[in-house]
Amino acid sequence: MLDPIKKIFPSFSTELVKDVDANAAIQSFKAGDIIMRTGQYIKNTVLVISGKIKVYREDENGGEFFMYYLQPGQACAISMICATKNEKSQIMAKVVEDVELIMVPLPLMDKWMMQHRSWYEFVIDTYRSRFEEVLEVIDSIAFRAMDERLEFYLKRHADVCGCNELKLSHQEIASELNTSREVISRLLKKMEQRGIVALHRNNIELLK
Amino acid sequence: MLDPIKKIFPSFSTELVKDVDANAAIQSFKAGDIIMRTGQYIKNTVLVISGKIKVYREDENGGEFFMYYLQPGQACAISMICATKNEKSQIMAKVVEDVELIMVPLPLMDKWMMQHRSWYEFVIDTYRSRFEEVLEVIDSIAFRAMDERLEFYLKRHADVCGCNELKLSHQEIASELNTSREVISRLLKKMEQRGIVALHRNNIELLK
DNA sequence: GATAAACAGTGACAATTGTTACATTACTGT
DNA sequence: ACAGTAATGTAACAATTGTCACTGTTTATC
Repeated sequence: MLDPIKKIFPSFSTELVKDVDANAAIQSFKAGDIIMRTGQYIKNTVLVISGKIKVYREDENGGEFFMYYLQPGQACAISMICATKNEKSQIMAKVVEDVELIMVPLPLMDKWMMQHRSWYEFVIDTYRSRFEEVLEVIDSIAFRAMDERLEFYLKRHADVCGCNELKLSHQEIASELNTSREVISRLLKKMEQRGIVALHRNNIELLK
Repeated sequence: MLDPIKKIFPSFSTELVKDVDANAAIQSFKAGDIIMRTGQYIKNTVLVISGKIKVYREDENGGEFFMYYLQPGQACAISMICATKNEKSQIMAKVVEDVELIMVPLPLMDKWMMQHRSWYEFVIDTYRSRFEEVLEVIDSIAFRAMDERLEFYLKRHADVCGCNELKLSHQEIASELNTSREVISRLLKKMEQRGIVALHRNNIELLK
């Protein structure tokens, strides 16, 4: 287990990798699994070895607003933040591609901050990059209309999957932007007319 | 200077207070001053002794979207996050009530994390509470229409000023919610008819 | 192959929000 | 008291977004 950890988290020091290996459990989840629910107590800090996770903010009426992806080499900032205070999760996390996760027990998360400089830097960097990503999400909803938000959404998904073929239904997109399917269909049609996308069933092709 | 620091930041250990006193500069700003601009490099971690600061996210067209207040005893999470990486500010901060600030030079921010447990906990707690506040902001814009967003906005301001008399013009509110003055006037009128507020010039009275 | 279920297209209309234009009211300074 | 300015009120209309109703199309299942 040492080797893959070192490879996926290259900034970790040798001692930290050993500590991770000795103390952390590996857990696997299937696509569709929900690994964290809103209101649930967090017992571990989660590091992603492989696969993809989508992180959502939920409202009382079942709305699921997409915030960001977690990918290999990244960690769930919320699970770190809540760690020290033993707080409830403020978010929901859903597996979109089978994942392997490193579960670091909360007390260790804290202890390592003092012991391993590279863990400290990893945690701080995780905070920073998530905070910045969330600020960009605020931009998109605070300053932009739905057409631009949709483009932003599609681009982010393309970045993560590393391709131009997005396997998403209109309904799925609508839910994650908290609007209705018809609105998304309408806007996508306009984007198609502008030559930005090509529309297929369960498949949106980004043309530029 | 020791005494006020200890009083405003009660969680700080005695040694930390001494270190703060010995190394940090106190700086004052007047209402209206902008103490941090988007894109500016951050050279200090900012702690608030007295006064009030509003933190905004800006867009290219001059929009200023209000995110949260900074009050005495609090610190700017962005200035901590950017500290370690010497990054540019992602936000704009404006003084709304004359402030006194403790400016902690960036290298110390980092050094103290290892030296002072109470500093470490303060920093982590600052991250946590700001992250949570930002998530609530996302809720309000992602899930709610302008009428509810306005109520949320007014409540937050009432909480901070500790009174029911909000000295805000409609134009000011409109800018901070990124909408137009007319929309705010319209919605406030409706709220007045529902008996939630009483409207005066430059003064909105919350009735419940 | 028939049938159901999921997905997508679209027109019509409602509700909300944005914009324009102008009137009215309240404060400011002289 | 008066002019000038900032703040607010409001009507009319445009644009965007939300909702409803219904159609067709593809996919999965039996």
